Amino acid sequence: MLKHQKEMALLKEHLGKRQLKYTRQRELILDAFLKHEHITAEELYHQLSRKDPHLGLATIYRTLNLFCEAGLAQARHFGSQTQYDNVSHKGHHDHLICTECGKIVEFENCDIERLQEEVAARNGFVIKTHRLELYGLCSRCQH
Amino acid sequence: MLKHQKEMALLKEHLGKRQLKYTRQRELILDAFLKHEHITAEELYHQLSRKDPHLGLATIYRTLNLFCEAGLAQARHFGSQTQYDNVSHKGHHDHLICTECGKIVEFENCDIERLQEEVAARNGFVIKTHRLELYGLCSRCQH
DNA sequence: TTGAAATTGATAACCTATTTCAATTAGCTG
DNA sequence: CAGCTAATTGAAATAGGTTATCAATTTCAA
Repeated sequence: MLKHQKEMALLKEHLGKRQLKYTRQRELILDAFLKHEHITAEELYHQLSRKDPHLGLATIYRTLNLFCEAGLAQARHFGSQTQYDNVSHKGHHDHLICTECGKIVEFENCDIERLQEEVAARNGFVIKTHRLELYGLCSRCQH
Repeated sequence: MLKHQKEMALLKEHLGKRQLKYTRQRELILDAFLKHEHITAEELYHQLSRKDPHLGLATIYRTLNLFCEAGLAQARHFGSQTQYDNVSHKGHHDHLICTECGKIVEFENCDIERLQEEVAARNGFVIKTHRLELYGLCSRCQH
């Protein structure tokens, strides 16, 4: 049973173009990475070190950066750590964040996304992903 | 000529409530901070060390975090550094970021902001600030 | 199978941000 | 306005996440 066929093909294509190699580690990390909507390097490391105790943290970082270049992942700096988002995960959502109590509400809005495309087009950009965070006070914290 | 009256009052109010003190350094840093739409601690440090060579970087960080707690600033992790946004600055702009060459285009879009308000209202939130980043390829990097 | 080039793992280095701590300062109290 | 206590500061040490280094290993085209 072969999983993540499409992403694996994308990765191989990216590697081929740049004379990079398809290694056991890259396959292992890709497989584990794609199981999550987003994950940190450290989390992936702990998870994978069970399967392969010799896998180094540096390799995880290098590989995640590779995924970003290949368009499979998207780095997002959040707090002191970096979250690597799984781009192939379709259910993209944005966040409403209460600065008082930390409550987070996820939402999705097609109209906003359409306007984003317009802005991008006007500036000659093609959007791959985006990040929208609204900071404010939730109903309970407004006083 | 007194500048930044409103923000200074806000800060003093915040300090008063928590038995914190209004110091020369805090005034200095507030003044310099408010001149920018957003700035990093390091930049602020270099700028201020001309006026006061003894001002420490740690104090800049401490004070910027204080501003965040007081609602005057908003921290935004960007790349490897933290940008501190000046909340009182109305002309808020969003970013189009090229993931290939790093080019950044700033933009503003009232329609998007209006839709954001709608989403927030629907969820009982009152927005203070937001952050919108569109990642993709600029015209030159599309091939 | 062979060999050049890429990759890996381990660790050191890096960079930003925070913590520590003795000396200084703010700002009440009398 | 002097005295006192708690907060603040500067300098340097420390922390924590990420990247660079390098010898050994692995990939993959010829």
